[in-house]
Amino acid sequence: MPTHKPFHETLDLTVIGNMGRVHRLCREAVTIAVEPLGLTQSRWTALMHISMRGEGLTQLELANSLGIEMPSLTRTLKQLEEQSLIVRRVDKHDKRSKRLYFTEQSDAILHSLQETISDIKNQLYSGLSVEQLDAIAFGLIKIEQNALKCIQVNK
Amino acid sequence: MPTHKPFHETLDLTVIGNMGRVHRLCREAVTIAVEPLGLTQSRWTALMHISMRGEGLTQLELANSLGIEMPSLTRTLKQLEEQSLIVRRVDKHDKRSKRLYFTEQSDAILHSLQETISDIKNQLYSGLSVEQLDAIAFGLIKIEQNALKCIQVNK
DNA sequence: ATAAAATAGTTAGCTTGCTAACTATGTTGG
DNA sequence: CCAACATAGTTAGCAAGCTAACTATTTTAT
Repeated sequence: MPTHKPFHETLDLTVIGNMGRVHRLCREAVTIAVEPLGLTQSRWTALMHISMRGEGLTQLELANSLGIEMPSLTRTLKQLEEQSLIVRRVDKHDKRSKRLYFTEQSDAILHSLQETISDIKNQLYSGLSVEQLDAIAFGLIKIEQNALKCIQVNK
Repeated sequence: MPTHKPFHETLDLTVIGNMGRVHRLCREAVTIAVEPLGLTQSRWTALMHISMRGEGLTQLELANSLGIEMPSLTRTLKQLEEQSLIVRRVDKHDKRSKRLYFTEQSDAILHSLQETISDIKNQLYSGLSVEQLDAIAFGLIKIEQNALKCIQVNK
């Protein structure tokens, strides 16, 4: 059991250390379970978001949905396209945009992926009530807003 | 304002996406503020942990404190040593271990670093009560434990 | 109408996490 | 006593985030 001081008593930004470590561990938990499908963390996350948001969204829309920058996404989509799990098609009306679609191969993988992730999610959240999970979500979003403000001010 | 669905209603592992994004933003907020000191995120974090835990700890102890693996730490310590902000000295009784110490140069930086970080911490946590912060900390630690269990079982 | 600015995507290269495989030192059991 | 195992640290190379600088379109403003 990790030691725990309340945040307000610690000298350093413990929340950052906690988040980083917990994030790495959660990612690892899913990635281990998903490895048989030949997917890394960035790839399964992208697939899930395309599925949630619906096929045909643009790369920029996906990047925003994932909360990452375009160049990070470009690399992942290239890998997914090489695996024939997605295709990128130039938009008819705006030739700068590319829209994302699933392929025949992706259907089986997507189904298996959703089941596995649902299972891992239950394991990761076990012992926490809906209220507790929402408290975390609320807190993280508040900290995110503060961070954005802080970055804008100091940049 | 980022959109927010309660975790239990989302298809994917939203908590992971949230944590990753919030973690990156918090790190960025500190790193921008700390840049004048010539420190990156991994370097200032390591300095703060050495300071908290006390000079003379071993690399392994520091790695555990930071929650990262030894090879990740080795690189950061090499950079800090090149900046003359720490020295690594082989332990007298166990020549495999190296113990970490500050230098003359590090004193001024450490002081400035602590002030800056304390300031940023207040900005990041503003609008959140002690109870809310502790609820996040508790939740993250619970999720961390679940993730560790999950990794052990499936590995 | 077209020159300038904005937008979508890519490429190159940095940071900082990781694992695997290595060296060197310490510990232990036959 | 020493061979086998364990531990601390390093090196090499991968994963996935980032920014800066680029191309190719689209929009805007004179």
